[in-house]
Amino acid sequence: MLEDRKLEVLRAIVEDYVSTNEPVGSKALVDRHNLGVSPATIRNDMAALEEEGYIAQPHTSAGRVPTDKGYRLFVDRLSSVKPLSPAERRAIQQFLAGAVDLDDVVHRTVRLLAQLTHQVAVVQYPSLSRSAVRHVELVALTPTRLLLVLITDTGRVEQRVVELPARVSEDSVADLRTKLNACTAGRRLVEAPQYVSALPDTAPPDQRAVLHAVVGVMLETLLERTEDRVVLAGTANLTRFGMDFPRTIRPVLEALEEQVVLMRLLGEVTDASTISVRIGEENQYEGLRSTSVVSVGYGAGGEALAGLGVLGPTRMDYPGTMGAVRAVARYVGQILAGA
Amino acid sequence: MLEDRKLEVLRAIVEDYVSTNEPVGSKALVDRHNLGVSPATIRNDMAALEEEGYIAQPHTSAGRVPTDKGYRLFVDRLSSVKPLSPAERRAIQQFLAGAVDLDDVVHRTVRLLAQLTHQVAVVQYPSLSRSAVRHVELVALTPTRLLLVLITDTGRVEQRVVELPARVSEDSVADLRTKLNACTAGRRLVEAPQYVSALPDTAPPDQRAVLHAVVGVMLETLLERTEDRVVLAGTANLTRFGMDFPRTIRPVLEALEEQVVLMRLLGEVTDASTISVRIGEENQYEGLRSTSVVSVGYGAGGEALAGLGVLGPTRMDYPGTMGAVRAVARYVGQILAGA
DNA sequence: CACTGGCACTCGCGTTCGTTGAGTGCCAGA
DNA sequence: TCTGGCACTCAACGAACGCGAGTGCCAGTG
Repeated sequence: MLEDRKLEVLRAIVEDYVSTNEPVGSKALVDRHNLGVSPATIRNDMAALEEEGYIAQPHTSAGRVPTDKGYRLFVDRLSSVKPLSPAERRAIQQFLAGAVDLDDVVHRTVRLLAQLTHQVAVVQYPSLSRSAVRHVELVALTPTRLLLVLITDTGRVEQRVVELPARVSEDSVADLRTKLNACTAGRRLVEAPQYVSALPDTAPPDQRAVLHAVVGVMLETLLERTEDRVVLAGTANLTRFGMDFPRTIRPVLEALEEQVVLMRLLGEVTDASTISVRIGEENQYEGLRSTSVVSVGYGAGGEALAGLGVLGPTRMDYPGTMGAVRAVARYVGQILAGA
Repeated sequence: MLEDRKLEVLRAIVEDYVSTNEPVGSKALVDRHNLGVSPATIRNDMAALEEEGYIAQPHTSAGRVPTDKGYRLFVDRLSSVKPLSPAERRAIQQFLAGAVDLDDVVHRTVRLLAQLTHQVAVVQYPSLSRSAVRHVELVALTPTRLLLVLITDTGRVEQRVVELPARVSEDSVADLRTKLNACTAGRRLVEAPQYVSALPDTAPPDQRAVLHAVVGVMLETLLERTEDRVVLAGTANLTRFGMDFPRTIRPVLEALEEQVVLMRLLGEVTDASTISVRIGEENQYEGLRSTSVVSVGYGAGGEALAGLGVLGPTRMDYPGTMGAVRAVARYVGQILAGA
C-alpha cells in the first residue's frame, strides 16, 4: 500500500516535471493528480523517495525533480511504450515509401524521427559487417586503373579505385570479376575476407600481381570501414532544452560531431525488438551525461543490421519517444525488406 | 586626410570589436592603435561614421559597433585576405592527402575547415551537373531487376535500382551497357539526357520496353538530383558566439538543417577564384541575418564544380577566414585533379 | 580649419537589500 | 497511518543606488 503510493507519486512527479519543466511540489501534485490524500502525506512519501535517491531538490524550498535513478525506475516499471496514433503511422509509412534509394531512406528516416520526437535523431547506415555481398563489379577506368564497386544486399554501395601494377585486358577484368563474385556473392561481409584472401594463390602466376592489388583494396573496403556512417538531424531541437547554454549544449554538439561517439551510441544495439534507454549518467561519453538516448536496432529480417534512435534531455517523454523510435524502426525494416 | 583617418578609425573599430567582442570607445581606440590624435578627435570621426551608417552604438553611452555596412566597407576596401602560415598549409595538405575516396575528401575538408576557422563549415559535393560521365555500369540483380551505377569523372557514384517490365538475359544487359556507355561516356551530365533519351528509338522493338525503363531511371538520376548533397561540420562552434541563445542560434541551426538553404548558400558560386562574402542582412534567408557567409568555388580545373565555405557571426575575422577558405578550396582542387 | 582639453550628461551594469511566496520538515492530534 | 498547522528556508524579483565608461558639445589654440 505505502510502496504502491510512493511509486505512484514518483510517476506523477516524472510526468509533471516532463510536461512543465518545473520542480514539482506536494501541493501541485495533489491538485493535478487525484491521489486521495493530503499534501502532508505526499511530503512524507517524497522525503522517503529522496532518501532512496529517486528524486532530489535543486535547492532547499523548491519542488522535487527526478534523478537519473528516478527516471530509470520510471522507464523500467512505471511506464509502457506509447503506441502512435493511426494518423501518425500512416504519415510515417507514406513519408518513407517515397524514398528512391538507401541514402534517401536513411535521410528521410532521420528527419522523420527528429520531427516526430522533437529531438535529435541519429540513424546508422545498415552496417557492412552484418550484411552480405550481393555483387562485386569491376570497371576498367584506364588499363592500369580499376574501379571496384561493392554492392550489399541492403542496397549499400562502396567504391574504391584500384591502381594496378600492370596493364590488364578487358578479358582479364571480366575474368577477375567472375572470380570475385564466385567466391563472395551471398557471403556475409565478415566472412568474405577469408575467401577473398585465398584467391591469389589459385591464379596463374602472371595474374597474381594484379589480383593481389585488387584483393588488397577489397579487403580494405570490407574491413576498414565496416561501420562508419551515421546521419543525424534535429540539432535545432537542442535549443528547446530550458537549459543553460554553454555548459550543457556545447558538449552535446561536440559529441554529435564525433562519428565515433555516435557510433557507440547505437553500436551496442544488436536486438531489433528491445528498445534500449540510456539515461544521463548511464552514458559512457562525458559530454552526454545530461542527456538520454533511446535507441533500437532495425533491419530487414528479424536481426538488426544497424541502430537508430534519438537523443534528448533526461527530462524526456520516455513513453512517447520510445513509441516513435520503435514504430520508425519497424517501418524502416519493412522498407528495407521490400527493396 | 580626414577621409583617410576616418577609414583608419573604422578599420580599428572592426579589428578591436572582432577581437574583444565589446563595443569599442574612443579612449580604448587611441590607446590600442597609435593614431596620433586625441580621443576627442576620434569622437568626431566616429560621430561622422555613425551618421553615414558604418557604425552604431548598442545604447547611449556605450562604445561603437560596426554595422553590416561597416563590415562591408572593411571587407571591400580595408582588408586583404590573410595567407596561411606555411605550417598551416602543410597541415592542410597532409590531412587531405590521406583521403581514400570522394566521400572521404569531402568529409575531411569540412572538418578541416571548421577546425581552421572555428566556425561552421559547409562543403558541397562536386555537382553532378557540371561534371561528366565516366562510366555507366549495369548489374543484373535478378532477371527483372537491374542496378544502374553512374560514375562521374569527379569520383562521384550514384546508383539506382531499375525494375524491368520483362526478363532480360545477361547478353542483353551487356548490350545495353555498351550502348549506354557509347552514347554518354565523356559527356557532361547536363548534355547527357538528350543523347540518352534518343536511345530507345534506335533499338530493336523487343528491347524497347526494357530500354525505356532503364533510360527513364537514368534520366531521373541525371536530372532530379543534380545538386543535392551538402555536408557540414563545426556546429558546436556556434556556441562560441557571445550571443543570446534562442533568438540567435535557434534559427541558424534550423537553417542549417534545410538542405535547400545550404545549397543556396553556396549555389551561386561559379567562379573558383573570387571569394564571396555575404554579410548579415545581405543574406537571403531570414534566419541567417545575423551571420556572415564566406564561400568560394572549388574544382579540379579552372572552373568551379561546387562551393565550400563557412558561416559565422557577422563579427568575424574576415581576412583570416577568407584566407583559410581560399587555401582549403585550392588544396581540395588539387586533390580532385590528382584523383 | 582641424585638433584639443574640459565638462556636464547619459545610461547600462553590478550590488545591495528587503519582500514575497512556494515549498519544506516537523509535530501534535485524530 | 494520515492530517492540519506552523515555523523556517531560500530562490526569485524588483527597487534603489553608485560606479564608470563613454558620449556630445564647446570654447580655446596652433
